[in-house]
Amino acid sequence: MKSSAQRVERLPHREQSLAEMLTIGEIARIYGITLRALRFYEQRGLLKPLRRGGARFYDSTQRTRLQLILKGKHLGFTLSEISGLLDADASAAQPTADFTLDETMVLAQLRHLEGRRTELDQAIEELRATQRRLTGAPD
Amino acid sequence: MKSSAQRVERLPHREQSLAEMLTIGEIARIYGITLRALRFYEQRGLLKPLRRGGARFYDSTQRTRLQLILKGKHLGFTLSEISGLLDADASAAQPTADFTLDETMVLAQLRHLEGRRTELDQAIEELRATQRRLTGAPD
DNA sequence: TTGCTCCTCACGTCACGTGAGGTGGC
DNA sequence: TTGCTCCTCACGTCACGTGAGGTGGC
Repeated sequence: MKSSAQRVERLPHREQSLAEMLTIGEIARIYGITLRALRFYEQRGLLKPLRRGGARFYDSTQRTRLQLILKGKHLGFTLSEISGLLDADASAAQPTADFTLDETMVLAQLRHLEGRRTELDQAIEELRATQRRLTGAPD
Repeated sequence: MKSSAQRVERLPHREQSLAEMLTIGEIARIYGITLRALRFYEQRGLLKPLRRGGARFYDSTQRTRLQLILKGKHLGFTLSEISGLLDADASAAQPTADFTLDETMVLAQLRHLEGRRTELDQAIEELRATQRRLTGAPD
């Protein structure tokens, strides 16, 4: 039943050659983040790039993890929360580019962001009122 | 020309008696902030409560300043920006409970907050989409 | 004497920013 | 030799949180 014909493409993406990997500068440019941020994520244990002579090299696994980190940040999660999500994702059947979020977490985060949105809306409305006073009733 | 009849109510509110002032604990309870925050605002030069035997006492001038600080924070200004606003307000004809904001500042802050709101809305929409997938397609 | 409120250090947190000083390969 | 990219400390920033250890007046 198992043919050996598909051997080459078999493994997910282990053992990528250095040439296929990206340097920290390339990653930074591609994803629009700083070198410092990438090193900080590594220090926090969120990324584990390959090391060759001190320099860092990022394979597709690390790039996938980075995408998850950035998506998590966009969704308003802290790095600690993202760390947990990455662990769950890595221990899942197969690492995906999407998060392994259960409904409880989604709803909790939704409530959190909606609360912040309400505050923001209030502040914006007050500033607009101030602006109307400045424009409409110029002393 | 200068009658001495209105002498008593003349000064805005200098020289309040200690009994009329509030302790840091009372201020904290009234405004719903921590003792640490009040001390921090003082350290940053935003508040200057009276000192008697080490303890802090807040008169109505300090309370007005605190209200401005809290309003500024609500509007999304940093403490450095609020510091400048307080200085401008204090050097104005008469300190008010409202900010001395010119139109340029209001518009700049408005753009700033609206930008954050756009990001927040995006994140919220993505979370709602995730939630719909979890609820609608349970697999 | 016990409680309560107040005080001053001073380190911790969050997510990096920002030099300083040095290395490696084209 | 000059540039570019990379590296590791390590302190700074923002707005406080959080003990630790001590004082003062009812």
